[in-house]
Amino acid sequence: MTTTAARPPTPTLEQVAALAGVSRATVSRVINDSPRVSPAARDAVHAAVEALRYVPNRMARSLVTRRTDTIALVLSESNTQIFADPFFARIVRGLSARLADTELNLVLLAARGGREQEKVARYVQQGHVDGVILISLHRDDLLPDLLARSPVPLVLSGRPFDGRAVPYVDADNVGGAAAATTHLLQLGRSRIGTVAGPLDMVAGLDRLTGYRTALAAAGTPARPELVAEGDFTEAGGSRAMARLLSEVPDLDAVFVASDPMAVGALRVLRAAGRRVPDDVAVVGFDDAEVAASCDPPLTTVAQPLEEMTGALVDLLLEQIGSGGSAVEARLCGTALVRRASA
Amino acid sequence: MTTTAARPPTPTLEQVAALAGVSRATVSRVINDSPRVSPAARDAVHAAVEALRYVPNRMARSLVTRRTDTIALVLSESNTQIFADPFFARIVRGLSARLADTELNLVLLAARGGREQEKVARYVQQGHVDGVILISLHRDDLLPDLLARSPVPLVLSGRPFDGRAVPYVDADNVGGAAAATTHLLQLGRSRIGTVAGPLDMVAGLDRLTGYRTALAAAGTPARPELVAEGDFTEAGGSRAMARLLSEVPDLDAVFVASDPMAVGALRVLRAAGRRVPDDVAVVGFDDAEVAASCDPPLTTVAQPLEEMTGALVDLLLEQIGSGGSAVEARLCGTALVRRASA
DNA sequence: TTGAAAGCGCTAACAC
DNA sequence: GTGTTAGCGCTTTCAA
Repeated sequence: MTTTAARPPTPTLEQVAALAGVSRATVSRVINDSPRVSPAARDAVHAAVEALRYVPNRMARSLVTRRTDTIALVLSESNTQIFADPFFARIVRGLSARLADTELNLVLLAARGGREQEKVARYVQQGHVDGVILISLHRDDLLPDLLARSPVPLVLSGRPFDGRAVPYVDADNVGGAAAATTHLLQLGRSRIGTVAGPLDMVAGLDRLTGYRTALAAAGTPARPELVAEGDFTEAGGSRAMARLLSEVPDLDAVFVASDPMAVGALRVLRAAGRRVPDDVAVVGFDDAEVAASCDPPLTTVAQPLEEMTGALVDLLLEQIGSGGSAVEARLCGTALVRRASA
Repeated sequence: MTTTAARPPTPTLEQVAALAGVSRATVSRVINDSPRVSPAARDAVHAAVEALRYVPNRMARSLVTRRTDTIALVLSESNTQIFADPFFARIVRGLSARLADTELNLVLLAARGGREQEKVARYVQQGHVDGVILISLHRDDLLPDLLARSPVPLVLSGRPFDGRAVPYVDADNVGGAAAATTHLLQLGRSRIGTVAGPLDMVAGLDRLTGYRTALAAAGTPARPELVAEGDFTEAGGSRAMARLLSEVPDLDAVFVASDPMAVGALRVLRAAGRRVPDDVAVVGFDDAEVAASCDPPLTTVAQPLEEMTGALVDLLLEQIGSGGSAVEARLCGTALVRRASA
């Protein structure tokens, strides 16, 4: 069964105009909701559009408007699978929700290796999108430079490593981590370790800084063996927690720099026969949903993700709109969420 | 600091031509690697391109070629987070790898609710992409219909529920599940349960069918209480396994219809004091990486994912190329992978 | 309020 | 080999 049916030709503005008995210009005005159209013409055009199942050709439109009404979320997953991170899923949901009532479309661009990153950069440079949101940046990531070459507006989720002038949105990771650690101090704990995030990411670094800051403020600076680096994943959290336990057997509290890591850490603690939170108090960071699924639920530092994704879009739209704008940064607060033990 | 710098105008073919001292047509030929260009002209053009940092305008090109050189992977995650599924990450990796040496770009389109699905359908219909790959389909999914309205080629990962004439690629889920179950039978197990996949997905249904087929062939039809439905996630696997254990305490083997679910199931089994595989033998399905990370490593039914993603792309390209082609389906085999216990 | 006409940047015949 | 020309389908002045 070889169906070599030529694809049916898509109707054009021209044909709609002909059917409606008006000019192309008028059809265009109707399509674009121009107020300067008579009701009669409007109805005729709408009817013709329905009849022909007309859909505007985006390429033709973009060629003249120089807009694509599309923004890209670029996933620079030079590391492992960012997909698995619930934080990522929430970002996507948040962005989609924010864009739901707009004309803007969202596309995700995955860039793992160097070649893919260049391909993505080319895609952006060729004008497929009006703006780019870049997340999950690592220190040696090439994407910011690759993307900066093109005139397409760019915003980062997370402060850039170098102090480069790029708009970004970040959570108060230092403050959040300090709050978490202070909470543990107030519980009366004294041997407080941390399962840190990856130290080639600002979020990882900042949370470690917050942890250290709080300890230092309490007059009990962190000992090196109290810090175990993880990679924000559940498995990484398990590994780091195991290392921490073996090096500091009398650990009585731990600040875990992400919630997936906290889940892994908790598993290890329990397998080791430690009671949580009686023997070892745990505070997670990031994703309230993950932490809430623990039993007993974890005390957590939550990020205002809605606020962050909203700010990301706002920042980007600002730039797209004005065709250049003041470089801006938004720091979003964090909140310590204590949950009653089940 | 308000930088209202107007964005620098992008250079056009025209300007390249002027600088290189040739016509637009010649520049176009060089850009598109036409053989009919003299070396001299080619060099001059390349030099001008470099000098001007010229990048072709995709919209203009697409308008005339009627190609965008972009295909979309549409994620119909009406359910929970498909992102978390390692299977999904592998699909993306596989597709990206397959497209690495081509001019084709890959974009991911996330469509959760009905509104987002319509937005995605509109995006496709407007001509942003040359073809669509649709994965993770549920029975009541509207996307196949929404996308079928547009003339854009579509291929499915997984057989469609209705027998509709859409090209698709599927693994031999029935055969794989049967092989898994037969393996357990050959181990001498007799009370073999299954943590099934979601029954509103063909993969879930087919794997359950394979399980039943194998049991029936052995003359020991499956009892209803031996089947617990999961949702392909780790947490779902845990829940289903717990249910299975409580209803069938003397269970001596279980076929788990996905590897993430197997990880969850394993956890429950061990927590319940069952030794694996001595007391309860487990076979997973899907993602060898996940299963290999277990200890001892799981016996697994593996899908030839490279083959599947390759076939998806091939099928799509075929359709794009000819502008209509025979509807085709590719069934990819599965393989039972036995791993030596650690 | 509407239409005519120009043109966005590019490719693709078609001549030369 | 190379240039000329004619559009691709749309938006947008500019007149009417």
